[in-house]
Amino acid sequence: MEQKQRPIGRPRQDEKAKPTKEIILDVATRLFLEHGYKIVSMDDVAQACGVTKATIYYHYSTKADLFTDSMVKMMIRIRKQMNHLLSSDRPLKERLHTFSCVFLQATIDIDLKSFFKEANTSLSTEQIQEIKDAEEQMYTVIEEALNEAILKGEIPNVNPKFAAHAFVAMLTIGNYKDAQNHPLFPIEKMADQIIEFYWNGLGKG
Amino acid sequence: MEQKQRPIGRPRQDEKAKPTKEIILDVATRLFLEHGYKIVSMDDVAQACGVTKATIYYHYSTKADLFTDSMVKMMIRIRKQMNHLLSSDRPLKERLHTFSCVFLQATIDIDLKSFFKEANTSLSTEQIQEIKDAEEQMYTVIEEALNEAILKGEIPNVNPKFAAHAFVAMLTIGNYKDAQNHPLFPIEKMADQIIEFYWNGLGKG
Amino acid sequence: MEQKQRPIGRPRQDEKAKPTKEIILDVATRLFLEHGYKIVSMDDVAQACGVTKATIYYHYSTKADLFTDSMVKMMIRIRKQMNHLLSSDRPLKERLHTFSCVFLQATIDIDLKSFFKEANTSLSTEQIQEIKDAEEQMYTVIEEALNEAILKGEIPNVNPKFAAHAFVAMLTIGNYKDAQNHPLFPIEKMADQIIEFYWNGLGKG
Amino acid sequence: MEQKQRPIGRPRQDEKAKPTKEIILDVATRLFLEHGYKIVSMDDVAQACGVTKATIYYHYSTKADLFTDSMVKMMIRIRKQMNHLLSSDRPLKERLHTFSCVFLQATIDIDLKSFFKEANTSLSTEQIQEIKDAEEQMYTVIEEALNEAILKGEIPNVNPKFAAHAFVAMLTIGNYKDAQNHPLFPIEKMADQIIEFYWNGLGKG
DNA sequence: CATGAATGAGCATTCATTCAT
DNA sequence: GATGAATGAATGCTCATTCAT
Repeated sequence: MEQKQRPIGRPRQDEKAKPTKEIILDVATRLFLEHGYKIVSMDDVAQACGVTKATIYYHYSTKADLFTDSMVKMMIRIRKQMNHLLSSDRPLKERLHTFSCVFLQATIDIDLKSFFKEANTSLSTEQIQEIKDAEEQMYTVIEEALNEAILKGEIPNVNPKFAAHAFVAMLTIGNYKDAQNHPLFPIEKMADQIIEFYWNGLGKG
Repeated sequence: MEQKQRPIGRPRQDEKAKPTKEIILDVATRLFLEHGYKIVSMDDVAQACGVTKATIYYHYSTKADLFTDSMVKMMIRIRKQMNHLLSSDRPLKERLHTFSCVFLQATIDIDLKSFFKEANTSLSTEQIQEIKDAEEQMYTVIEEALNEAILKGEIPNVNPKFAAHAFVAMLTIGNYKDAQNHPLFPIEKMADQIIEFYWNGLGKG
Repeated sequence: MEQKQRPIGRPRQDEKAKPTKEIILDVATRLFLEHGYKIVSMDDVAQACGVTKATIYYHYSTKADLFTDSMVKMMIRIRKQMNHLLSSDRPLKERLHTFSCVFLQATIDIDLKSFFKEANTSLSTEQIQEIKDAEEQMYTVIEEALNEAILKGEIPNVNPKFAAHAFVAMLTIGNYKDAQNHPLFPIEKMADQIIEFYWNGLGKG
Repeated sequence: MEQKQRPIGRPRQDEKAKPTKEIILDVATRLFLEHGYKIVSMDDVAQACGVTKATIYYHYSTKADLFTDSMVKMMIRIRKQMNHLLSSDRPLKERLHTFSCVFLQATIDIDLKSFFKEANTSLSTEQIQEIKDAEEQMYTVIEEALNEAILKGEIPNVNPKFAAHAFVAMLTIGNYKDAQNHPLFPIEKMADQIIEFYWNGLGKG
């Protein structure tokens, strides 16, 4: 799959640089996740990208569009990673543990609930639908892993949809900081606790 | 010859009505919970209360103040209700079940995590602390019920702090709506599922 | 002029205290002089007085009224003090010197020019007139002292109105602070310099 | 193959017209001088410029910034004009006279004292400093003219800083309007009187 | 592709003023 | 005399969006 010669058409001036649109999406995703939809202004995104607001509007026609694309692409990325982490021959419990460790380390909030609060007033129904679909597909990946485990007899015959959500819900405990801003446990211990509790919850205690 | 410190000024015109300050707090709490801090404007609150913005500022000197008071007072209310619902002689599992039903019915989001994202940029550290403290105290109520149950031998010797958070995390599953905007289960079924899973999770499966 | 027995009518409850209206006027005068008309709010005045805004409105029907009364009463007070300081048998130069020292010490700004800038947009023509009249009368006192000195042959036959304004203008140099916030001279030296220059200016160098 | 750093964006539509930023500065300077800092609102400036408030904020990020820039630029302009008017071979007295006539005609208030009253509460210390520095430099120009005259033996050995301030103070008399809103003298006569008095004051009577 | 300039609508907050008690 | 509550109008400032270049 060679392609060392100059590709056809106008080449990128700066070979090393990511295309602007990607930069914008990455920066926006980070900012939205960190602060929320409303609080992040197009100016903030522009400044963080080192471009002008107008440039952002060249690539994304509204803030809602940029947000929707950010969220959807992120969900897709997470889904892919989930797929990767959950598909192996190891026992489910091990796979879930690995998955927990990875996600507790990433400060990313998989939980979109909080975003929908803001989004409902600002996004179009199509945009909300688009994000919800992406979210749903992400949950489906977990569901499938659970389904498979049920078939294999690894876990009892639970409702896989509920169990998928329960898993994600349990993961969010990892983000909690107490009044002194300390987490309940260090990450590794947290993953152990979560998986232990979850595994029990599935009825395999 | 008694001498009242200060004349009393304009008292309630309508003896029966709720004082304005209370109305404002109630309305604000509802709006903030429903939409989030940033999206709710003081104009929104004012209009929903049927008073002018200036009236709100007469009672609460900033939006951040109003928000903080809303959240803290709400947490206190929830804590009281928790105390009430969790303190009885019935077995813990039953009490948790009752509690779940009540909270799944109330659309209230006990989960403050989402608020802190916005709040961090808009509230003073004192205000954030105040809210976090109120949240912590709320969790403490659950912790105490769990502790008691451990002493009585009702449940195994789990970490009560973690278990308290796990319980609240599980409850949030109830708020989930899928891409077709349907909940996973009807409320009663949901409570059953949650309690069953949680009880298993505690190690009593 | 005895009056130790209780006077007739409702007596002051608190014998020692100044009547509220006077307190308000004094406090308002100080605040207006220090910060200017616009910047000082009725709330500021109220708080500094320890009463409510409504109380101020009980005594003064508008902010413009309060300001006008403040300025006029102040001009009257200054005029009286001027009269006192300028009327004696000592030579004019000495009297002016004493006067300078007194006014350079008081941080009060005799110069109303700055106030009229703001006032013009906020005060009624009658109110502006009232203040201007009070100011004029203050200048008249100096004029009379100069007139008398001319008649006595103490100073040459200058235009007394111009000379009065020149004197006040010279006094304002005393308020100047340089970029390091230092005055040009210490107060005593400043008075010497001003009087020396002024006396020369009158044509008696 | 030249590569311009950045594309140029929207350039001037109307080649002949003054750039918006200059218009804003000019209009703002006039309004601030006429009415004072507090009383002039950004809306006022915007309306007087025929643009929206947002446009002003595009060019100046705060009102305090606009004010500071207005004052500093004005002081610089005045200083330049002073330099021009005071630098010639004619005798100092003549130059001062010309200068007086010019400044009495311009209704501009060289005297910043009144502004600092308001400014102290509204501007940052850096901004106050910036304005004070510009003012100081303006006085320095007069000082230098006086210094030179002292060296040439045109005037006695006075303190040039004090004399510079005395000169500006005398000029402010020209702005005075009595209770009937009349100036003390017509402008030409006023200049004569001021210079005569000032020249005497310097000790050359 | 990207920009600088401009804008309308909105937002948190302030303030002089009113009024029933 | 004095007050607590309420308000309309403004004020400084932000922000998503547009547009000509």
